[in-house]
Amino acid sequence: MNLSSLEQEFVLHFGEMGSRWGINRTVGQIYALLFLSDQPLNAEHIVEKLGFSRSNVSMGLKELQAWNLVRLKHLPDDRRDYFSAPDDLWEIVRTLVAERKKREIDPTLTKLRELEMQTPSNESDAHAHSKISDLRELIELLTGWHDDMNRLETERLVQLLSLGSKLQKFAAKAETIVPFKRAAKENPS
Amino acid sequence: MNLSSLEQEFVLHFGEMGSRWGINRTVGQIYALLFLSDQPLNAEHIVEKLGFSRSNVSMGLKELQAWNLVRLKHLPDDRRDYFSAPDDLWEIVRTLVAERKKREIDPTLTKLRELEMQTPSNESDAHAHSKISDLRELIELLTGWHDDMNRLETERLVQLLSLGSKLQKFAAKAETIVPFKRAAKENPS
DNA sequence: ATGTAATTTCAGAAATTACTGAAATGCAGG
DNA sequence: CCTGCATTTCAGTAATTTCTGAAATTACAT
Repeated sequence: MNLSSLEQEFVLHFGEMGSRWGINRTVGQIYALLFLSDQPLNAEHIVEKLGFSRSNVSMGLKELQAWNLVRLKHLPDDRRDYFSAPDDLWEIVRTLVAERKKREIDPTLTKLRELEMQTPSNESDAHAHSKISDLRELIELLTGWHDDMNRLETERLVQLLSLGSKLQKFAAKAETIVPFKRAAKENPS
Repeated sequence: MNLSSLEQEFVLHFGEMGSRWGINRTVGQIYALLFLSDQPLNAEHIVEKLGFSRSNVSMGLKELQAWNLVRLKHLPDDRRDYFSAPDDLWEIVRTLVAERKKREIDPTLTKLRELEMQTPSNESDAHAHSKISDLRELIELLTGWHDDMNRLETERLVQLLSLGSKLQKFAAKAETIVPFKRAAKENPS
């Protein structure tokens, strides 16, 4: 069975975008296909629909599994592997964010902490050291916030996001309820 | 003048990470160098410190300018171009997020809206159409939130992030003050 | 205008990444 | 232990991206 022009366009777009998202064209197209599909698909289905080699599809699926973006399923009396994308879009977003954090942020955080251990030797080194320290602090604030958000269930999270700019007003109110503690360096009280 | 081992390690790390961040090694290293540097640097400085060809540095700086990640400066009686990273870390983060959104999200949002215009022909096409519609909705929610956050000044934003999980409680309180309006499809009242 | 320094462009080389087909491995029934 | 299907691995090739040196362009001073 072949793809409709709607499906076709969607799949091709995700292939192109794939490279910007740190995955390759093949993987992008495979995921787009799984995302659209009502039923789980096996490797052979994907080969037919996208025209990639069997081995390429195998590698693509392996990568999607490494990203936790697909679920492996089995049908009765059929030992082939079937794959599907989660139905819950929020789960996909959470996974994407978590995995990108793991690949793009965490290694840097580790490295920054490691560099911060070193005592600066000369003058300009001290400057570098303090920049590194500031950067580490900021990243910790952001990732800490990410962890907090991850703990919220979808419903609540959507509420928060929908509130949008109104949060600004609550931030003001918040300070009256839970006193805001500044970073130590700015106000070491 | 040469790099200290601290600076060296930092720069090399950002070079390696560069590829995961959708920029290349050269660009990553150049940015790391500018980030650490107290003074603005010109292209020749960068060539000396990093050992890339002059033309490669030129291209790297061009790309950083395209990302809005560097500021071009001039010194009196010196017609060479000097570059520096913003001092405000938050500005850097904002820029990164905004640029990534522009490159990674906006084109997809456009494409999804375009695909949504097409009226689904057959049965399975209708399913694809509705998935695409859901995805577009979610992305709009997220980007709308991003726009809201962008309007907050740094101080306030840090407050919000620092509150972290406490936001959950405010979300509950929020609903009593500003009634939460659900997405139309879920509650078409 | 001419000369000089700074920057950019660009075609090809080098390096990296993606893809394929063939061979190897795994695995469930006989 | 074999047999047949499904998946994975891998070495070689193709495609893409990055990087360089040389040439072109730009900007400014004389």
